[in-house]
Amino acid sequence: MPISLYNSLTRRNETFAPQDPARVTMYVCGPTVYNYVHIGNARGPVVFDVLARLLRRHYAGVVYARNITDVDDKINASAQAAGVPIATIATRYAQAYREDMAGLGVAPPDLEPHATAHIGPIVAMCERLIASGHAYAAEGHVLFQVSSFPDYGKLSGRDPEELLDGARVEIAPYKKDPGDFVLWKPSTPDLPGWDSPWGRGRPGWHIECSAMCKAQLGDTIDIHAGGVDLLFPHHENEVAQSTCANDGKIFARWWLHNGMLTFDGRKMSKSLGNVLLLHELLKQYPAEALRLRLLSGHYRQPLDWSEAAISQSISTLDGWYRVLRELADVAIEAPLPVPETVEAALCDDLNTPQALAALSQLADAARAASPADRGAAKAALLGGGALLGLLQQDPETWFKGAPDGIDAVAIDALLAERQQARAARNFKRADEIRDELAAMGIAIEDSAAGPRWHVVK
RNA sequence: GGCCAGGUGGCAGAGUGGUCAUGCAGCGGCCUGCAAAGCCGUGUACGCCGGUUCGAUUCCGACCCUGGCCUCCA
Repeated sequence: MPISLYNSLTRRNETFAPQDPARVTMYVCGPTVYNYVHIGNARGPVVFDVLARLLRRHYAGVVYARNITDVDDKINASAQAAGVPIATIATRYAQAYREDMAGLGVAPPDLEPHATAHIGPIVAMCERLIASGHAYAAEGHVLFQVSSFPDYGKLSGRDPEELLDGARVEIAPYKKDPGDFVLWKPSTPDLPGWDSPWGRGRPGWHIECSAMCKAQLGDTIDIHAGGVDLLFPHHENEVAQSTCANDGKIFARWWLHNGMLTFDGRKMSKSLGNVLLLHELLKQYPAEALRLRLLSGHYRQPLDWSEAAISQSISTLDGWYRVLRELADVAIEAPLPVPETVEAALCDDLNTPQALAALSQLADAARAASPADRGAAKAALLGGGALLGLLQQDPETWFKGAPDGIDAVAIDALLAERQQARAARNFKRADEIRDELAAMGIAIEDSAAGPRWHVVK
């Protein structure tokens, strides 16, 4: 089944065809590690995790790189405020990021290049751009000369002539043209820096991704992805740098951009202050419900975050895991099948809402399956879930895991007592026990296989 | 101001030129000691105004509204 993906570069859906099916290359802009990430920062990694799962199913070799930006002014500020080296800050939050992503069921990328480990390639790229007349050095800076790249603005659909109307550009005196952007900038002694032909300095943000892409994946990559807020200037600048530094070779063949997560009707962002930190949310809600919520809208659309929406996601997962719980004793065979309905939805520009609708159908089918069909139905539900990174935990963990202070032995004892009371038709006592459990946040369901309980989330 | 998305039933959220999204919630019934779960049934949805069409939520145009980007951002 061919994969169709919307390409920001051409502004339409195109059937995906990698340069080399044995080595499909994908790069996603990763975090700048100066603080914990918020849930909005997780949307891209989650949807592109689904893309990676889909690609791995279609192609023998997929190389997925997601960088860590570990040198940046914000990291410097954070390190100075804490009185520690930048590596301390970067290491701490990079590790927190990995843990947050793992919590959401995001598989680690194949490569996780760090900017500070690519200073050599960054300097080399700057030198190459200067040598070819696309960049110039001035007062310890190296700047990219936008006017040297006729296609500048093509990716983001902007006219370079009109770009300055927004007037948010810092017009530094050393720039030949206000639109020129920094590739390398000088560092003062109190800031991290590396020796370079232009003195001690540090890389600009955009060049890092270009250099890491080239070093890790090659001059032309198949897919470059990130948030739509990076389209301009970050990705536009990457295109300019990489194309000019690689003899005009196309940089990324597909550009994918995820829409923003909104909260209170506005983009969730640190500068607006309306953020919910992922590592806090992971303490409050089941991680899988957060993941489901992030996948319940199409990735290019805005998605609003709310308490009510998470509750819905929890209810949905309750229903699906209830089916799997009923089928807990049904054996399934090793390689999980991938249901065609789920795959078809994902192949259509990663239509995860459609895929989730298909998953609901599979859950219904599994619930209603005859004994002879149960194995296949369960395998299909799990297989569809696997492609989305959902439904992979033990149902008992879903229902009973979670908060501290849950004493399963005591709960089971109360349930046993309730069963005795019911058998003796002492319904008053039976209902008392149910109320007691409810007060503890435990709900009871009397199934054909006996009573079951779960933590009310 | 420029560029780009989008406005779908109580909520979330797909999609389509003409019987169906899907989920959550609600309502009625069955089941149950009673619940829960499950099952069955149930709702005049497509911002506004024109146009094209036998037929438009879907195509075209205008308008209103919302959001994103315009060199910090996933």
